[in-house]
Amino acid sequence: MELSKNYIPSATEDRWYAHWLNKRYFNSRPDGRPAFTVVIPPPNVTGVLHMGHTLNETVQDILVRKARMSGYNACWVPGSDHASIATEAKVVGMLKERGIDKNSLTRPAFMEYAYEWKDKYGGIIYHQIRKLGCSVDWDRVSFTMDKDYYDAVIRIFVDLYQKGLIYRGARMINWDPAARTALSDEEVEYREEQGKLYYVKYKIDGEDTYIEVATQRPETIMGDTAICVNPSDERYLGLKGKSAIVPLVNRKVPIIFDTYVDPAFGTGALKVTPAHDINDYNLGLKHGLPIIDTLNEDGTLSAAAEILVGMERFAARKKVVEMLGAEGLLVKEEAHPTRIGFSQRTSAVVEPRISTQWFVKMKEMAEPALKAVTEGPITIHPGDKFLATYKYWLENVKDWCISRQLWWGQQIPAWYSPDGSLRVAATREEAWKLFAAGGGQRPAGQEAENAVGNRAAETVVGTDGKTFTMEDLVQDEDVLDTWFSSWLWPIEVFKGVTHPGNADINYYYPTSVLVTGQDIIFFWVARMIMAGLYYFPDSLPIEKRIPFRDVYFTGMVRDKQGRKMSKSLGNSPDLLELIEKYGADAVRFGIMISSPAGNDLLFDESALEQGRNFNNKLWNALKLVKMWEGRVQPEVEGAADHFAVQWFESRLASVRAELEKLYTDFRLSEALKTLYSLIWDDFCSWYLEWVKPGFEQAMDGGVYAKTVYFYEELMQLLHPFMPFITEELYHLLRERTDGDDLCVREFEAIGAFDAPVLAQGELLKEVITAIRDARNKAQIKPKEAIQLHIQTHVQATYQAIGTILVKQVNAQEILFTQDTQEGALTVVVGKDKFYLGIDRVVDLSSQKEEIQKELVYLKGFLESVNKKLSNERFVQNAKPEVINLERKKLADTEAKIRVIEETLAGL
RNA sequence: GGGCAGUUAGCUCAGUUGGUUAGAGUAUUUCCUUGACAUGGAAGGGGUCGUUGGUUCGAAUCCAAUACUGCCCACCA
Repeated sequence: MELSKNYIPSATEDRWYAHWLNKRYFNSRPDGRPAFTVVIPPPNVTGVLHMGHTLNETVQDILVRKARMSGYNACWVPGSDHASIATEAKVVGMLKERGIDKNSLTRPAFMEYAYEWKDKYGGIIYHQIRKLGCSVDWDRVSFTMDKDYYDAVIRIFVDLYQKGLIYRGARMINWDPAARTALSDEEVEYREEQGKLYYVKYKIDGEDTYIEVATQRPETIMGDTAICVNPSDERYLGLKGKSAIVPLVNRKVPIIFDTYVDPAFGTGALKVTPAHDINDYNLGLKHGLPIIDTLNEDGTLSAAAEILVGMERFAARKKVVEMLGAEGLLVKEEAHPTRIGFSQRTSAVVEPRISTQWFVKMKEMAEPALKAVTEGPITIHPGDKFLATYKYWLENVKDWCISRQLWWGQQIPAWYSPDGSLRVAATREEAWKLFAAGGGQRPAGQEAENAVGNRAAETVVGTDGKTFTMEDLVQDEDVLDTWFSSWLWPIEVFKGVTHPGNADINYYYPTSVLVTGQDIIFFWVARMIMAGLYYFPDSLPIEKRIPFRDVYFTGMVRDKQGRKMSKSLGNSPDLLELIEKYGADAVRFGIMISSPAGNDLLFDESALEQGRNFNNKLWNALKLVKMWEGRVQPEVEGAADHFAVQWFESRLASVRAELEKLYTDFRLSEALKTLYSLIWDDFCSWYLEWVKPGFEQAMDGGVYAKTVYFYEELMQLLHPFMPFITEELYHLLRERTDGDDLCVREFEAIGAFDAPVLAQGELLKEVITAIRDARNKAQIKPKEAIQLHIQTHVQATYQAIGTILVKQVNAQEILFTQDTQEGALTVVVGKDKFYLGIDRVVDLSSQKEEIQKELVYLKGFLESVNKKLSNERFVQNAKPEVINLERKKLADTEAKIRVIEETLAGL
């Protein structure tokens, strides 16, 4: 077969992926082998994979493929997340483009559009995962809104409610006026912005004096219900018991005193608006202040504002400033940097707002989740870089607001009767039974179960004395936070909630390792741990309840300038285009090569180029080996006696041991570097050159077989990182029987290596390099053969490597000499001297200079060693092996200096 | 404001319990194309390890201070 000049990825990648799928290599069923389980962090169903995902998926695939080739039953579960608010925002946007207002639709009609959107765009990420070569089990695709998954989420909600861990309450929450929904604290992103501080005068009631306050939000003035100053602030002591008049609306509000106020900030007086600021809200609670909510859900001013009703909040701010100015109440405005909260999903400025929401109590769930990481059995990689963050969050955790005023998501299973009371149950029927059974408004778990068993009544009399039927029950309009479904991911992808104790959950749970971005440590990682520990009974050992044993945090992918990759900056490259341009293996290589765990990665296309070049190198190495195939002669020399074979065999064994360690420590980028250098330098640059037969000469059969074996082993080691090309080359190398695919080939046991042989190989490399360097500098053309005389005390060293040496430096033959050859081109390596003979005069002056430089270096080195050894305290305190090492250094350096001085004298 | 990381060659990064005068890749320089590969080969130059002080016989490595960068948390109007 004719092999093309360069490797062409597009021609092979799809073919091999189809083959692997066809062979069902990625499909897993429980069996007698140990399981290696990974669940994919489900990407948003509407999104595309960005470089961050690419990094995560690549890391997971490397670990999964490595496990699969190491005797584990590897199972990688793919899937996607419905991402309630992000997706809903996109669907609303799509409807808008079609001229449809979401509010004009019924809920079921909207859901139809949403599913249409999901079906259309949801496939993109799966396509990308395929193109990247990910070995996921496609029979196990999960989606957080699948029927079973939905049920699981509802069950957990009901269960937590019955245990008293979920409650409904009025709280100040983060409100997204664009999406018109509550947000959790974690969904708010703060950014530093240049704001303004307005100084406003409030008239003191019944006096002709004013008190001045500073505010960033003059549009909330209409909601003021107090002015607050620090009780120790002497400027305001006279105001005790007095009131102020709120400008524009002329409402009388008390002046209160609280140490919360910082006298040094602004004027030392604070306007208190309990409805629109979390601190003011807390002050209001403490001092019993009324709450005047002056904003509507969409961020416009409400009727309670009295003025500017219906105006958008930022327009209103301008207007209020104008009006204050007109009334002479605006003293000044000054620039003031401030941090403003934005909705992570819609980028709208978040509004603190009081509303009734559902919450999960976090304190008691946090405790075991903290212990599972600080005291084991969960290990976070790298090291404990993130342990402190994790710990801090869990120790200071606040209740989790889980209701969202959206339609796309799991609808909260709470049912309201016309009198306003509610029951929590998975279905309307069950809720009705609870109503029919009577009892308290919030039945405890035991009562609820008994009630369900009762025969349902036709009608129930409400607390208001009116009767109602099951049909009158109204379900809560809100849906649950996306993370309230994601936190069940490692359990419910194996149907652990909907079909407890099934074979899959028993076999695959807990998963082996979670690979994810550090940015979702609270959103997701911590909560999955809580869910696992909550869901599985305490009677099980903790090792069985945690969702994963290891957590591997990947860093954030940034662009070359160090900026975060984002759609708005347009600096996130398209994955499919990159694969098109460089090939999937090269993309995987490029993203892995400089990506130590937990460190940010500066994405640079030149790394992908390096990956593509590596592909090409592998391809051409194969071509070389294949060229020899036709010239193979029966084994003459005996491969085992060939130094190159001995050396590479040992090299391979030692690197394999290194790689094992690197995998265990999750140092994947190091592992790839090690492999890259093993293949490019040791195998291609040295080994292949050493065994290469002369032009049109025969290839020794034994050496050839060994070379093919080495090549095969290298492909196998590299396969987890670069699956496509390695599989392709494995098959091009020689005919394979059906099912003999690299993808499922098990690694053989790691052999021992021969340290002296390795050292000799290093010496050989060093001598070759030194002689080539001398040839270069003396401008001896590569084709000019030299006479090579070696002056050494240990001739045996060069017996084994002589043949290789002669060929690699283009010498006619190798000759040993006892005498110093004066005036010859001389190379010194260690204590040995090499004389390069050539049939013409060479200028030795530059060589002399070189050697002189070397001498200066060695003398400096000798001095530093001497200094150490003549230091009494060093000799007293240092470990014996260190001292011995220094003594050896001293002797070696002295010997080298002698040789060099001799050489110089001879020149 | 609090906490956590990082600072090593032009650039991106290794450097695992302190012990050869600091290593890769990339970029760069010189030379080399009918013989696997120019997406290549051979060879070279390039760093007082952010700064200052301390511990030690010995510090890129440990400690303290400091500067800069990044991240997380808290959210003073």
